[in-house]
Amino acid sequence: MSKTQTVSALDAHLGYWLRMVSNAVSQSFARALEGEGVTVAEWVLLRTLHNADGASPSRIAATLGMTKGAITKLADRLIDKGLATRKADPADARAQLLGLTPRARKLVPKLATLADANDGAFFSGLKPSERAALERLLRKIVTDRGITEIPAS
Amino acid sequence: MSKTQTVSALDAHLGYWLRMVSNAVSQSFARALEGEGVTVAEWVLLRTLHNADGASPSRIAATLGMTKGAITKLADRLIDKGLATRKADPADARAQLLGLTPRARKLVPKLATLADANDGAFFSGLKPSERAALERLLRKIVTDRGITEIPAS
DNA sequence: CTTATTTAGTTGACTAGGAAACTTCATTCA
DNA sequence: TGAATGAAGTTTCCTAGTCAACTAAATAAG
Repeated sequence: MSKTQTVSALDAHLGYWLRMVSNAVSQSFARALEGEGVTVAEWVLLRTLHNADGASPSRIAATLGMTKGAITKLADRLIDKGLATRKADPADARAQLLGLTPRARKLVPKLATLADANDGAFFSGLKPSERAALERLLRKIVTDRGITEIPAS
Repeated sequence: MSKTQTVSALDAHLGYWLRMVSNAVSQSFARALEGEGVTVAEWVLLRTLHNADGASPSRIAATLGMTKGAITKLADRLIDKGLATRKADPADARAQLLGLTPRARKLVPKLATLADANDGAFFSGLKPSERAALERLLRKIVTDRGITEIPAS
């Protein structure tokens, strides 16, 4: 009776399967966005600003679970691409207000369509009931674990 | 009857929820590994070599879905930490054989325990049947979409 | 055989993010 | 009201990847 050497396999963990699928979805979406010259993180910021025009970098940083430094740079890139604007907050000389350019306002719906298509294609093998079950389980975990950070990447 | 402007929300996509949970699991696991001075990618390589001692960098690169350059550097880091070895393949002067040091052989089971604990804690809110359902759905997607890359990060 | 092509691996330039130092402005409080 | 504290952003340095150029060795083709 020797002690069995049990070193659990990588795929013995739910986290493994989650990462595997999640990475594949993101990669696929990244490829889809490539044609529009936008990254996934940029899409997330664009979509966030679409509903929260004039949000401050630090607010964005908090909601996306990124550092302020990362938001500075992400915003820089969007500004360089002519998709975002940064202006001083008249109410607080330290603060900045991030916004979308008209071009970005036109682009976001198009990107949303790509997101819909990517998601649809990726989970097309699941029956509607299975998709619903998957979403329910994921939402349950988010609630249980108190996850709040919107994943930007 | 104006055309409704429908720009789907970020959280309207299953990919969003997957990324949200997956990122949280990985972050939590990264924190757990920190104490052992190992990153998630390093753990994946260590665990892979544990079952595939003497694998070549390019084989590893293919299975982990990373570039050869990344594996070179990842292996360098493990070698620096005294956890991996690299030696010439006697059968092919171009090739290298990656392996684990004795210290790594001792460490891997410990890291596997951390992985088990992290996974267990993270999904403790789900009933066994729910966990099984989640795993089944994820595996189904992997099969359907022909996903093969083991996620290293 | 010897030349061309392919394969293995490393290296260097670049990208995207985190951590922490730093600057500027706002707020608190004695 | 003036000094201490705190908050907003930017910047710098570091890490960990990708991509593409490169070297060396193996294989294929004539």
